[in-house]
Amino acid sequence: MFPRCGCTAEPFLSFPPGSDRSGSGDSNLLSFSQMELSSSTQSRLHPPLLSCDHDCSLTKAKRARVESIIRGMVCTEQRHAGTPESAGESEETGQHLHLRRSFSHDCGGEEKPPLYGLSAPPGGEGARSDSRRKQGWRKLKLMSFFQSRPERLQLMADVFKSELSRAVSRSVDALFRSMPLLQEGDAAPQAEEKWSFSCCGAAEVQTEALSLVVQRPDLERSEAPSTLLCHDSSSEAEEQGSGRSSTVISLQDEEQRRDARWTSVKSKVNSRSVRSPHHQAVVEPILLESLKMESDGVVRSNLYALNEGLTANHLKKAKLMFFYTRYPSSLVLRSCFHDVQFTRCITSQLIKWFSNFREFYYIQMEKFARAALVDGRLDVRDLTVGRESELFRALNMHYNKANDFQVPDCFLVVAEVTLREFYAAISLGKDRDPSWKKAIYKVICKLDSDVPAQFRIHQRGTELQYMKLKAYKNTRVYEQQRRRSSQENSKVQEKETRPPSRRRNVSVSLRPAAAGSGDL
DNA sequence: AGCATGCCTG
DNA sequence: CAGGCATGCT
Repeated sequence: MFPRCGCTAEPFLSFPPGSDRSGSGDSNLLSFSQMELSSSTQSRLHPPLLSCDHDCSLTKAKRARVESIIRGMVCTEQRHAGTPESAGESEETGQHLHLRRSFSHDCGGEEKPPLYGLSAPPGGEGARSDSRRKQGWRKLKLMSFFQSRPERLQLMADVFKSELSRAVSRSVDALFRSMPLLQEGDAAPQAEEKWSFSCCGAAEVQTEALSLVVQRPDLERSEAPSTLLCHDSSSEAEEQGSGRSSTVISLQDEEQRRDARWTSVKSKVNSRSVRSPHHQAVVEPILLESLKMESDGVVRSNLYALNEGLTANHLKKAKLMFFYTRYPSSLVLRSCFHDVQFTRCITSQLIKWFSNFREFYYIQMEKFARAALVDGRLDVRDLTVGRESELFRALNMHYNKANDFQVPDCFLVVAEVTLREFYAAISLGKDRDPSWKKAIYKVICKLDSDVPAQFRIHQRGTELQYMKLKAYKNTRVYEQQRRRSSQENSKVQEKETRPPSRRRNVSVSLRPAAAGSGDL
């Protein structure tokens, strides 16, 4: 299930035949950088960027990242070497050092076939052949194999990333389970499988990264609802349709349970970390290291959005949605913000946003209606809302500050109707009734239009940037600047490749404000 | 009582 | 924009 950005992601998504990309982690395998490269405006505007040069540098970068992850393993272990609590750790440390060395060696070495099902590595001989270590060893061997073939490095990096992502999930799961308080009530089934990185030992370090790492404990287990949500988003104009009730009910059901569990877990964790420093939640430092290094990676783009809730980009998107719908149903909200885990809190925040948007909208309407009345305009037909009008400019400034989104005509129509409704009501003296606005609200809520499919497709920042750019390209301003730009650049070729000055500004101003995650 | 909504305020 | 409060509905 890949993001439907409508653009070619082939160079990054091609996998050797037989390589398994199925499974729950599919979307996780797409890193933010990949998204950016495959879907950003740049990739469209400058196809050569996807050529070998770029590919090579990307490969190098990924290689460096994988190396640094490994380095993180060693560093972490060195940091903990000699600590009294790590009885079995020295053995592990030796093993990882060995793995590290063999990895480095293989990087420049000859090609070897993948050694699946290897026995214990030399450094771990005589040790309890514990499955975790075997897995780790296999992964490293696998890595060394792929390392020698640049085109396979992509797969390796992706595998690594998905593993990392899953490891974080499991680690957090384990974290919650390991807390005595949590075991009583919501005893989740113990995960049988543990990832090799867990063997690095837990350091007694509490870092600020915990908030990033803490994932909803049942995120992994409740895959069905997420899938449903994704599915919802992919098809068009269906939320108004019938026959979805069962899906919705099951979703809500699941969310209620999730909310309850999550709320209790969260409050327990929060209170615990404050009250009892000895029981502070502990996250494997290796994971923290990895997390920090994966600045453009899946971990952050997924976990951040899922845990930190709504971002500034979500807010921007919501504001643009307001041009189409003033009273979005929760279904519409879900379909437009499916990169967010919908909890009661998130839902009410979104609802609150739209409530605030409406508030501003109606205040402006009332203001301008009263102003028109003062001006002595007696006929409602004199009241129009065009793109040049002051009212429109005020609204546009609020919901579309960067002015990079072409406001749909339907919004102008609705605005005009609203203004006239206010004007009529005020001129008839209905505003003496404390609830005089309710009648107007009733009229306006019927004028909602469908949110375009663009808002519902999977998009992470850059894709919406592209969408906005597309919208922007339809505007007169863009055309004017394009023409001007063409005149300035007499060379014909440059017309196509060099973006007008404004275009650069657009992409800069639209850069996701919050840690590269979330919709715009 | 519990929830949704709107208004007011910082 | 978010929190708090009042109101209305079920």
